[in-house]
Amino acid sequence: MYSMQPSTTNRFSQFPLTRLQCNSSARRHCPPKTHLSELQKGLLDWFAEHKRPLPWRASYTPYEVWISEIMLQQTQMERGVQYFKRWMTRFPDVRSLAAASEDEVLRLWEGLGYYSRARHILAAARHIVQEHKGRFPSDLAAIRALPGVGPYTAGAIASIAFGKKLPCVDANVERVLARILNIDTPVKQEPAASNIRETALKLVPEGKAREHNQAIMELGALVCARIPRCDRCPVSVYCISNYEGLTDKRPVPGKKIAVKPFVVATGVLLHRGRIFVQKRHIGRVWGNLWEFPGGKVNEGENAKTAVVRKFLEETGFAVYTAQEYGIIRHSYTTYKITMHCFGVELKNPPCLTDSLPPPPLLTAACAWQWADPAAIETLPMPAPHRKLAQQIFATSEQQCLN
DNA sequence: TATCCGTGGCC
DNA sequence: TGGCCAAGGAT
Repeated sequence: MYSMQPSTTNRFSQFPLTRLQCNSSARRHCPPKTHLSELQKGLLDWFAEHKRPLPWRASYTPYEVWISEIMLQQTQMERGVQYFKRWMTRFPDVRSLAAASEDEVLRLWEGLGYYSRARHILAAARHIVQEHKGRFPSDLAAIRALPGVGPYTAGAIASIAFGKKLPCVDANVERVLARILNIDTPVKQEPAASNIRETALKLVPEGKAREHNQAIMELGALVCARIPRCDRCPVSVYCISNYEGLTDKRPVPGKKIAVKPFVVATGVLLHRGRIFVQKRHIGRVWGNLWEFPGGKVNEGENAKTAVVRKFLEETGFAVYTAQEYGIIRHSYTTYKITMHCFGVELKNPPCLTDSLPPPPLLTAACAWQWADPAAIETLPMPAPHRKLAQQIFATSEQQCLN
């Protein structure tokens, strides 16, 4: 007789296990089978038949596996594939990447978010060229030591590119195992995290790490998704939460983080056909990306007043607002911003008609330039600033502001 | 351990 | 529209 046990210490954590007898008179309520090898085979057979033809699955070169894994962090597959193809056209190998400028790498990454991933990729490529003679390391410790490579990605590269018998636990695996094991506590916290990590390790079959790790992640993406499709699942007979009718309650969600709304004002300073842009400090949001100056609108402050104030604070330029470009709304992580956009001009432009203003006194940036619209196209910018730039170019073409 | 770090698609 | 989320890492 099947009996429920505390999920974090259930018998699945004691692989290998013995099969339980199925009550044929109540097939739909058949208790989960527990043969490890059958679960593994079910995953592998399903993957062989249903895996998606992703670009890096053609040859599984370490470089391609690495780039794909970093790109797919917190990114949807279809989007990741598009960026991956474009990336490989421009940077087909580690050496071409290592030789690139950070601006170009970030520009290629623009729109994917979490820009430290791109900065880390470039740093890692240069490290591989210098310390590993351009050859991607196969040793787990060496892989893990690369910037931007954490526990998941190290296991993924070592197993998928090099076939090493290691687990990789991502959000898909957490979800799949939370359901199979019927874990009733948040998966990212203890004791569930250890249970999942240990189970994932026991699940990896000898000599099949590459296929198995992708199989369980693919299952999480295609079948055991947020809304599970248990009728299509090759391993539903091993799934305790399916048996208990609790698949929609697993995994147990973690703590919700409140979204903080705030209002910012941004100014596009135009002077003789050139636009002032500055490069954001690293370590904060949008690190090393180029932006138009601006910032938070204070409580009770007018956006127009705020943009003038922020320009003086961030650049030392005294400006006035010449145009209103409207509002751009944008959300990121836990923030929701309302960006009031202005065209601004210098209060005291230089007397000589062909000269640029004196250098700015930067307080919120590490670099600056007066860029023409074509140059702005080549600079990596945060999504809302790119939106604003495109909006202005459309306007400037109509009004011949140059 | 908790928080920060982006973005666009989906329902 | 708004909440949720999609192959995590660094601090």
